[in-house]
Amino acid sequence: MTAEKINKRVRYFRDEFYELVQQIPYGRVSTYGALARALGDVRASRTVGKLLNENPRPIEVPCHRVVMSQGELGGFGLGLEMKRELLANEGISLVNDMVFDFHSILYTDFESDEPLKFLREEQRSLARCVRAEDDHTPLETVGGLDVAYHGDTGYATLSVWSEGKELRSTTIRGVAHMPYIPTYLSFREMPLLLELLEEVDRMPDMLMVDGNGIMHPRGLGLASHLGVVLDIPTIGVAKSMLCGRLEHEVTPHDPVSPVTLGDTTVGYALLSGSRTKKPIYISPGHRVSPELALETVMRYCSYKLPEPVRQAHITSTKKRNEERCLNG
DNA sequence: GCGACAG
DNA sequence: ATCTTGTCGC
Repeated sequence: MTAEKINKRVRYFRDEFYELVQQIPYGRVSTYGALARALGDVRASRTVGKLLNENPRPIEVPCHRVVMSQGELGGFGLGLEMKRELLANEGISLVNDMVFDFHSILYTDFESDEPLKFLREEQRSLARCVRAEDDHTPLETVGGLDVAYHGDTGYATLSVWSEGKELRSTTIRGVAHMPYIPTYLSFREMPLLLELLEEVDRMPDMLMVDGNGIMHPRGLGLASHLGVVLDIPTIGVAKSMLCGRLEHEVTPHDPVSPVTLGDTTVGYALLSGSRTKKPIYISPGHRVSPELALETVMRYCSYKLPEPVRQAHITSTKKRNEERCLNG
């Protein structure tokens, strides 16, 4: 049910984006960053490039009018020579592949309700419901979650573990409507994960999610979002650091360091696995303390990632590859 | 110029 | 995460 609620908010994100691109007037240019700001967050600039690359209606949606922040040409799916030609046809000249008189033809005055702004507000609001404290429910079973993609078709897997062994796993296939944008991951993956969890008859006592918990600029990474929406204990396990400060470097001799955001400890970096160079980043999702989150992950760490997450990753990737093979 | 940007 | 049309801050 919540899956539909989130999808309703994000289903038309792409269409809204292409409408923004259509606002760029003939004979003018805009930039990836300006479009990202019109979406509501400059962090989306790389996603803007990706969406333009997937532009289903070139010319009609004039993605050739989008260039880089300093007036450099940028990329083009149909070949850069085509982009140069389309710009020349509109009287836009290039010198050394830089837009001539860039600042006087730059268009940034988009009319937009900035959809990412609303999603941020949603995150701030839900973040107030997060409890990063121990819940004292017994942790007999722990589930790991991960999603593998083929384009926007996602294969989401839950792998359930107890006493060091996998008990069962479930995988579903679905479509992600929202593109990936840093700090907005949950709006892409939550609907798939919620559909997956509706399929299972016994919910594990704890879920480990591939992504962050409260170690997030607005305190609501994927693990926290999922934990709050379902009101279940969750832990975030990320492979790189989205935000926060390492208290100290981690080494094989000193493999654990707190990660702080402002003056609070939001989680830990852990160097696990025998030849691992980069740590993983563990934070409470919901109904667990940073310390118990760390302890629980460590208990399941044979390699770099805790087994439930590692196995979910292996299984979802395998399913994706099997189906990709069948389709050609 | 290099590295950071959850997946 | 794939498969490749970025931006910002140091």
